[in-house]
Amino acid sequence: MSSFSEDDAFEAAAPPANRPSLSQMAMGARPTPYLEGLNPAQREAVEAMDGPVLMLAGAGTGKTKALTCRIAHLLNTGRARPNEILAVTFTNKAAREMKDRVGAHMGQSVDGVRWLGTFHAICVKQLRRHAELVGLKSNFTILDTDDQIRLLKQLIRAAGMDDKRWPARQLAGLIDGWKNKALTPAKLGAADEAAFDDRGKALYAQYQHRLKELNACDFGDLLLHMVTIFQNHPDLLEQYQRWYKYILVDEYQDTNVAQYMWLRLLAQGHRNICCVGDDDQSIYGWRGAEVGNILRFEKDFPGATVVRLEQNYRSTPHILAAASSVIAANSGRLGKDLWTAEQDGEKVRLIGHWDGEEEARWVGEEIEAMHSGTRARLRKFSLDDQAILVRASHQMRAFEDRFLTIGLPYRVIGGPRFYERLEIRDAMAYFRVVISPEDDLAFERIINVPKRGVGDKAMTDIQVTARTNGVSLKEGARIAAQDGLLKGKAKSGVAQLIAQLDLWRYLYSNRGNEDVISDYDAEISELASKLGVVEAELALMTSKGMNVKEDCAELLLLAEQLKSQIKVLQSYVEYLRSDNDVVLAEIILDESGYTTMWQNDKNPDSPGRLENLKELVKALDAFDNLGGFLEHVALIMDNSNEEHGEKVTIMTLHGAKGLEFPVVFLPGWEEGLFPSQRSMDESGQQGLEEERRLAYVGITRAEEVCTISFAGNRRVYGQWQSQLPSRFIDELPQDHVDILTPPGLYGGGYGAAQSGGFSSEASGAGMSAAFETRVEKADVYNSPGWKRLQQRSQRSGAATNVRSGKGGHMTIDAKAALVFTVGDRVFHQKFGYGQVLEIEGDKLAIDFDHSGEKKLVASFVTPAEKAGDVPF
DNA sequence: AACTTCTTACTTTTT
DNA sequence: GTAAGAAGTT
Repeated sequence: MSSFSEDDAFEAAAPPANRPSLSQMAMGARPTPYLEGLNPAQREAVEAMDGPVLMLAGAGTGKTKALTCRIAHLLNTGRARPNEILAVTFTNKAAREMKDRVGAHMGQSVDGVRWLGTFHAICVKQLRRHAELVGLKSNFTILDTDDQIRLLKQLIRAAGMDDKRWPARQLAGLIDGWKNKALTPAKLGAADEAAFDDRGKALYAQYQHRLKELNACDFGDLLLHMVTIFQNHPDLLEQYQRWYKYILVDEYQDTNVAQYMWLRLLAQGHRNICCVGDDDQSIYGWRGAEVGNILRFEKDFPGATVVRLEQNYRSTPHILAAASSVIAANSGRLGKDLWTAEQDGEKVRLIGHWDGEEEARWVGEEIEAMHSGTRARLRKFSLDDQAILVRASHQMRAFEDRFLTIGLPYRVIGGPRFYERLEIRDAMAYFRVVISPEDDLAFERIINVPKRGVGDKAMTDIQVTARTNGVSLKEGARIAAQDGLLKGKAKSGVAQLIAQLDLWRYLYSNRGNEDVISDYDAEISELASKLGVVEAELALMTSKGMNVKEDCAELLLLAEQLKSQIKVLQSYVEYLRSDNDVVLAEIILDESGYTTMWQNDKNPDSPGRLENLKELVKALDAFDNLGGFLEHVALIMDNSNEEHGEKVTIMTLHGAKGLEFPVVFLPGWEEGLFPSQRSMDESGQQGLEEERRLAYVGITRAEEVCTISFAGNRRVYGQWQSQLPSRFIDELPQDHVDILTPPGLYGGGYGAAQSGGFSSEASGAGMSAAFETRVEKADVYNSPGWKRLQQRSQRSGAATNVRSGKGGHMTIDAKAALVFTVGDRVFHQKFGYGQVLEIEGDKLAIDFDHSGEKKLVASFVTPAEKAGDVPF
């Protein structure tokens, strides 16, 4: 792939000739205006240039500023030339921002800092230069998760395993985890070998082998391969150690073992490594990040300068206090005390709702109120200033639904990524086969899309043919079609596809080739003259008074065919004369019938898919060729389609790291959802602490107003479930929290106001009787917070609700649940009256008088005698 | 081979 | 409640 040559030569990294270079500037002592705006801690972090530096930067303490100033300072003082700095980030966005800001400090753009990027992007660059050392060619392809899983599925089936019992996804997860730990199959421990029905190791090895055959690697390999290379080739490593004079790492708390090893190898020599991170914001443990990396930095690099950035420039004191109070419950922290010079500000606001829908409704209204500036004490906020940060993406739906109905503009960030969409992946698979015909995974994906009559049988035949002949799938298909192994539709369909692929490839490799162009031109003029003859004939017929439409149908048809042939050839010429691959992409999508397939599809989302395809082609315009584009897409999976217009942002907490908003809503603070049950099940205490850090990240995103909410009932998997408020709510400091009262029919609900906390007022309101009844009936026995609640109930008697607890923390108590007994008469708002047949967990089997037998969650029915209280 | 209906597992989080 | 996959039908 040609995309790699441009940055090949380290040694020859001459400064750009057309403007004064940074390194030239760096030679002389330059003014350092960027140092002026730094506080003492930041300044220390910038000026401690040599040796290991650990910058512990709490949320909102100007970490990026310090980091970018440091780069600028290194350049400005002549310590390093732009290409001698290795600066690693986790996201493309962070890399972009860093580049921009360094440029701003320096007063010019810094193209020379070519080793500034994500771990993955930098490793690709390195690996392309040394691919042969791990048995790859430098034009290897990078598989995405989808390809990875299909490949693993094949291997699992080939091993004679049931791919239902042993899902490829799970194996992919295991392999990913191993790669994150820099474990090659040979290095797997005994426990890991036994994984996946004792075949984990074997399958992993087979997978790696297959990747090499395909000249491909997955995401994890990018780092793993580089670590392997550096470990096995000390000379090469030394070279890189000399090249990278200064290393900077952003979000160090998120590094996994492989990344850590890679960094350590590179930093070993001069130890000029500066790691920036915040152990309290480590939220990627699930994908292999090791908080331990940051915790033991001082051990790894003895004599390291440790700088703490603790002055927060983002949030009000109340918000900071809330965040600090929550995170304080974690153990094993490096410890930081955030403070701010600000004085005033709104307290963190807390509110409980009846269910998820009401929560969405309330948040919608609140956002509108903020927007129009009608909230007491609060200023007016643009919609762009407001964000809803959820724990899991499925929470977004309730908000989207609500905002659609009230017409509140919103933008969802981090939804299904553009390049992960079906139609985009299909189109890309076509491109991939054209560029590299041996890309079996891509060929397999498109061989029957659109339908070409290739089913299971034909596919197996093709695979067997390919294997016995030792050729790629595409060639296997060619042979199978020629030898008559394929029949009927499959045969013609495959033959046509192969011919088209060959043609597209021919075009692709001959763009700008004048000979080919003149060949096509000649063909066009030949066809044109034929068309001329036919048209003359038709004209003659017409002049003779014949009914052309009826009598000369054949001639007319011929004319039409000629015209379309000419059009096709003209498009080829247009492509061959152009300077990128946009037209080719159009030709491929058009001739393959892929576009037509969606045009004929009557699904309501097909127009959207066609739109996406158009955008894909448009995006190609910015690239020299398809190859470069595919490389870009493999690494840049973010969808930063900047929509314009004022909109509320909806995103996950993970997605929000590094961002800030004046107004933040944090909904769904309920046990099981946040902290996520899965997190706790899989990682126990550690999982819980990571969830807590997520809570900390969430709160610290807020500049002025932070609103936390929870719902008593929520639909999970389409089933209603009663929810308990999150334990994190208990950890909020009461003095810094305002409890708001939910509006609507149910009166106080969880949230009766002010000093009394939730209790008396709400219960006394009468309106909330039904609400309470429902909440009480929730099956708390099975819920994670039950034990906790039970202890509290014993302590505090039978009073329900939230009230101020000792030690200044919020406490939420619940009365022991009213339990139904078999035989109870009950009432349900939709099904009417019935009788309890069976009790199972939180579900009741009920025989309804008019609707028959149903199974429902207990919180949905009330004892029959109380039914009159239900305000529906 | 393609289309239909039915079952099932699924909800974290992403380079 | 959905989306993907299996099983069953044309």
